[in-house]
Amino acid sequence: MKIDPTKNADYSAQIAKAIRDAIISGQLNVNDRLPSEAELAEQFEVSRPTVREALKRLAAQSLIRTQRGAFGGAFINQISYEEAHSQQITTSTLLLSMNDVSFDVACEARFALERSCAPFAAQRRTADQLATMRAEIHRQTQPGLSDEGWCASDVTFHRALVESAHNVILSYQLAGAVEAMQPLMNMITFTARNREKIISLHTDIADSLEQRNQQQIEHALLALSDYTKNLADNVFAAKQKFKADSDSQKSQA
Amino acid sequence: MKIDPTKNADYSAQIAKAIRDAIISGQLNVNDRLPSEAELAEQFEVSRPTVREALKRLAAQSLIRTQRGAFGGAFINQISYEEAHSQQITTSTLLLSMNDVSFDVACEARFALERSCAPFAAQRRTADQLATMRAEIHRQTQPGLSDEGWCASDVTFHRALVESAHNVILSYQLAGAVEAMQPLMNMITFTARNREKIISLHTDIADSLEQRNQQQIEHALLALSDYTKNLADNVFAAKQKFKADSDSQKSQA
DNA sequence: TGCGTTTTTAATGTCAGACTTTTAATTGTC
DNA sequence: GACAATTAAAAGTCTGACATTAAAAACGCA
Repeated sequence: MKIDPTKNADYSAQIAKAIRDAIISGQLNVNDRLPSEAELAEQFEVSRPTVREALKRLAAQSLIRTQRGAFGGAFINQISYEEAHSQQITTSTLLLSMNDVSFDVACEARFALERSCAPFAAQRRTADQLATMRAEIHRQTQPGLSDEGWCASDVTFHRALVESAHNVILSYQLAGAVEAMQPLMNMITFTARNREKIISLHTDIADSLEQRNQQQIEHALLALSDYTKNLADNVFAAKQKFKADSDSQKSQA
Repeated sequence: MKIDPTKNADYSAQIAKAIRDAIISGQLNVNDRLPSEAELAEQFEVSRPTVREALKRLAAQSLIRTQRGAFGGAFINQISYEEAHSQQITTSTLLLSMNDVSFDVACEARFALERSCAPFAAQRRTADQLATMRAEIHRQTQPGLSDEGWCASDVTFHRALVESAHNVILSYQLAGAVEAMQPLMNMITFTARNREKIISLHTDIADSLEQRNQQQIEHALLALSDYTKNLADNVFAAKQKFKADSDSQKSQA
């Protein structure tokens, strides 16, 4: 924890790594207070700004929280599901948007992950969660529902499905995956006819869940995945065609 | 992007947020160069150290990379699967270790997620991936294998299974989940008799994969999950008993 | 004695300015 | 034209100072 050889990396990165390792390995426990910035600077034999840069790196990962004033300082932060969740979403969202993942692959993954909840959801779903899903289905049938409203309702519906598995780890992992893919999903505008089909699949899911029929849930999710993929293919084909048309028009002019 | 009102938060956090939002919203693209630290300081009307702290926050999330020297600076980083993956693992690992998640819940989630790969793995597995799994099974049968060696081999085996689904998103999500749970799994020492049973289940998985039998893969994974949970219960019960015994001994003395 | 107010103090947050190191582009030389 | 020296721009670091916060200690009054 004190070592800091003059190797080829920024001091601040090295210090951050040293502290991070100490946290992960359990040498530092939740709510432990780190030495003050001045003391750390002395320990690592660097200046205070350098220590501060290291601490900011850790703060960015929610590994520490800082408090001002006397007896303040940097404390090991107990990371909450919410924080972990939001971090996962930013990371995953950027990963998807920067590496042009094909929609098919993302869609397949999204529904595959969701399907993994099916057995537990069938077993453990509560009346409350079922009611939430029914309510969202009803909202989705409203003709005046905007695209944004539709997407939000869709997310709520699927979240209720995931939550009904009653497994915090699954909820955390899946909510992250689903939300990260939402920007991709939003690229597909759902027309009235599309909505009708999706609502019928949602109803299938809710019915199967009510009857605690695991296989039927999985089947409906698979159908939803296939249908969404298909829709996307059509949307992209249409875009391609539009682009080709306008290109040829341009070359004619 | 220029606004920075004197609200109740650190400047460096505000600046980091502003830049992060600009990246996520697509105003800044991959490999774009940010203004130099001095220019940013001027733009945001803060000092250079403050800007630097903001940049370090972004660097900690792999959102930017910096380069020294003339024509250097901070560049928007194209986040790779590897980086995203390792970030996810630190987050998930800390989440699990700091929130005393029960082993049962973690184990259930781990195998449920893995099971979601089954249909695609059965369809798309290559001879190569099957060979990797067979090789690891063979390694696991060696009597001299250490506990660490066993765990490493187990991870390799399951990773090959996940990879055989040929879906980068699934691989990314699952590798993260599996690795994050490894510390928990390591708390269970596998005796020779336990190994035998696990090896037989691994063989089941490999056989089913060879025959492209999806349901059998899922069945074997479920069995593996149940068996692991059972083992853990016994281990924890034994620990509890040991603790109770030594406590009563103490009170007698 | 007990409670509310003020002062002290130890920390983070911020700033200004200087110096060091790195690295690429430019210029100069053979 | 190829190689070497120079230059300049940028991050990385340091020093020392001041501002702001918030908890603890000291104080004062009933």
